Amino acid sequence: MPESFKKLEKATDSLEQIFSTEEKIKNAARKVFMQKGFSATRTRDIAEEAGINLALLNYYFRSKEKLFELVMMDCMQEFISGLKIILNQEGKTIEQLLEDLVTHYYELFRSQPDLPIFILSEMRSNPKRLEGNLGIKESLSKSYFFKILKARTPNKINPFHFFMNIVSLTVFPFVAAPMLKQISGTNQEQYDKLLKERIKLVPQWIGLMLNSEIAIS
Amino acid sequence: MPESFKKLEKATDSLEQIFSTEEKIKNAARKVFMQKGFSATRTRDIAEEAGINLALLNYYFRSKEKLFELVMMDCMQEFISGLKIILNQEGKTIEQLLEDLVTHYYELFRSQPDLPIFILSEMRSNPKRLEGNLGIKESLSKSYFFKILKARTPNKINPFHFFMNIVSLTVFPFVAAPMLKQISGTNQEQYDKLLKERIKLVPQWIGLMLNSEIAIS
DNA sequence: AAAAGATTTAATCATATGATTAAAATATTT
DNA sequence: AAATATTTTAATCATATGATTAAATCTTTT
Repeated sequence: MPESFKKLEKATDSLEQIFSTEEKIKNAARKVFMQKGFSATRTRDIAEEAGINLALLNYYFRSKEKLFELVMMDCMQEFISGLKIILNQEGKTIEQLLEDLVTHYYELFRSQPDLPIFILSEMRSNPKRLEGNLGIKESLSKSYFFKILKARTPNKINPFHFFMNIVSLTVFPFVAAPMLKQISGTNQEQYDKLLKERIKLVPQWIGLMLNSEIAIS
Repeated sequence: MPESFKKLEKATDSLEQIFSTEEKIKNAARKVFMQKGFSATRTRDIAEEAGINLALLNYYFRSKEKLFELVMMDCMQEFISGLKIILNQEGKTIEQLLEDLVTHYYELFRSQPDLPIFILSEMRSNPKRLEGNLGIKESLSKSYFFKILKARTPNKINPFHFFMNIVSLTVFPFVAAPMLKQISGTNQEQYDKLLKERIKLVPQWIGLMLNSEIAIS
């Protein structure tokens, strides 16, 4: 065998080892849990998806439950970390921060369409989940964003309404995509176009709301 | 035994029979499926909730799956029927229709907090579900509401964006309640106050958006 | 090279779950 | 009142599932 072929063989081997068995299981578990939820996912499903032997799930992670907890914490972190980072960028206007935010979630959910509902379902079943991420409340309420939001909020309205609106307009169109596509009679491509337009529209709409004198009548 | 006591006994019997066994099972199934989802719900859970013998589930409904389908169709119908009715009320302004709508969903979700996410999860797992409700797309696209929405939509923006906004601002705060409560550090009572304020605020915000000259830049 | 440690495998287990069964009980019809 | 039909019950079944086990295999250490 020529030396050049030996080098190629060695390179192939190291590519094959990029994902350890533990990594393979975690990736597969993430995918299947996100699609099917905890109870409808069998350990056999994960093993098949990972291309490994079933017993390895217990060997590496001890139980289905523990594996799920790990995966869920990762997903929560991923869901929330963009919020923390973007809302603490100083020196930008609210509209600019919002455009960053909607862009971030557009891209995150486009690549992982099941992520939001996976998180929201788990939050409803186990509300204590987020308490593991103790930074979230502190981080958000002391963020640069909340500071300038308060400064711009019309009198007599709780500033949190605007945060609710931002998150609603950003996340819900992904959560409700199957339903909204059917109602509008659009396919995935057409629906995606709408979602992309909202990167520019949502910040403007929120700006509109903040500039108005609307009150609770 | 005096005649008056006999009459009382008869009245008690007929109260006891208000719910047939079939009804009891359906009601219990609805509750438990909504809380736990299909896979995490055992037929034994439903039987316990209904206070009946386990075998009756198969006697009356043949299978867990069939019972779920029945319950899900009911829930879908309940979720959607308010939309159809309210959006076809002629002679009202958009703001008035929206106030009716937000009120309707506020009340519906307040009494059944798990309903929206139950529906949305099922729609993502089985998007064909809504196709059984063939009236929805026709009914909505030809509704009085869509007619006046189109008339008021600024140029160059797909009117469907506004429908998405309406549904997002109305439904998502319920779907994401566990998370938003934690982020805002509010309890259920305080959060409910926010939701109630939105009955007046959401229609005004939507009106604002419709009146603006915002475009996709 | 042998020993020790780690990983993987296939079989098996203990338990849970949806479903079935046959008998008992109740309700309705004759 | 007896016969028939329907509903209910408790036990049992067939299968699925998360988990365990012991042996085989692979890797690392001595």
